[in-house]
Amino acid sequence: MVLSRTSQYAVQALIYIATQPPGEPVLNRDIADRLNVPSAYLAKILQNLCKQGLLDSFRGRLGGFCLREGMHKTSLMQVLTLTEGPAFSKNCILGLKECSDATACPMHFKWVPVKKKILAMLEDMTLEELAKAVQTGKYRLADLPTGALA
Amino acid sequence: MVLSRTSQYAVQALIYIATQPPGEPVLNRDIADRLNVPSAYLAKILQNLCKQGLLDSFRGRLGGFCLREGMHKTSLMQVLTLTEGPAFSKNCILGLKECSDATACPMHFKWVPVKKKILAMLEDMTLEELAKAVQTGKYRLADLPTGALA
DNA sequence: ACTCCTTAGGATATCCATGTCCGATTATAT
DNA sequence: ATATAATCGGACATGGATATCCTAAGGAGT
Repeated sequence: MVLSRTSQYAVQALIYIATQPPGEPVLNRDIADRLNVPSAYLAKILQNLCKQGLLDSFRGRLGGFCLREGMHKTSLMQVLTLTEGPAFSKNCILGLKECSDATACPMHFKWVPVKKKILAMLEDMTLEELAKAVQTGKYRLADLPTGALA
Repeated sequence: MVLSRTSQYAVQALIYIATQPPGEPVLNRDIADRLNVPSAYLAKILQNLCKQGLLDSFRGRLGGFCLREGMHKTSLMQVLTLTEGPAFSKNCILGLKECSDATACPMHFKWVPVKKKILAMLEDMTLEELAKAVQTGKYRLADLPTGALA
């Protein structure tokens, strides 16, 4: 419901990176281990986030990924627009190509206000905030299976 | 966002059937034409809805599909529970297997109230209502491409 | 220079939702 | 009985998201 696996991985990874000391690159492998996610696949996702300007990457020793300057304030909406594509917030719930106030599907006027709530929530949450929440230890970024301790 | 193609087809088809005179079977081919949807695939979906008890089917001449007695009052939530599976309303937005008030992901407490709105909306809308809305002519059940007139 | 460690990126594999095809089955009309 | 018209159900095809593999390129330490 709502998010692709790719987006879920991306958000988890970005939050995790945001919890780490800024400027110190984080290894793809470490993120993958921590989130219990396939590392080769995660690498693709992180590389994409680099191209999109959210992350910086460094090769070689002491390499890794870190949030680009100023990107701690990035909202989830911005992230998802990158990972799900720009049409993310515009789709009709019934899948109609044309569905607006003028040409509405039968669910349109009930769906629009609900969608607004979803988008508002996504606009509201920033990586920084979410990272802080995780740092309190009250919230969990991934399932336990592997190593439960950080 | 939110619904699979299968669910979209199912909902569209059910609404369309609900707009037709009750007791008179509707042809799969007619529905597919009207909704501009692949008919062989739609047939599978309708057959499934039969097994699930929402529709009745009749073979041979004068055959087709019609809403089972009393199913006009079915909510979208009920439909989607059938087409998306029972976990539809229970998934964590970040994809965690375990995510509850007790073991929450960092989005959990912001997401839950929004999800409640979505589910409430889906519980609220019935096939009957949606069908009536379509019958006013103010709403559109499918894109135009094929035959615009009903 | 050399080695080691990391990301970059292309090629390939797998999985699943979606979509197609065809023959079997069932019901009606003549 | 036969022809016709529709669903039923299994097998198969396709495409895109997900996942893996391998080599190249780049940076740090010795």
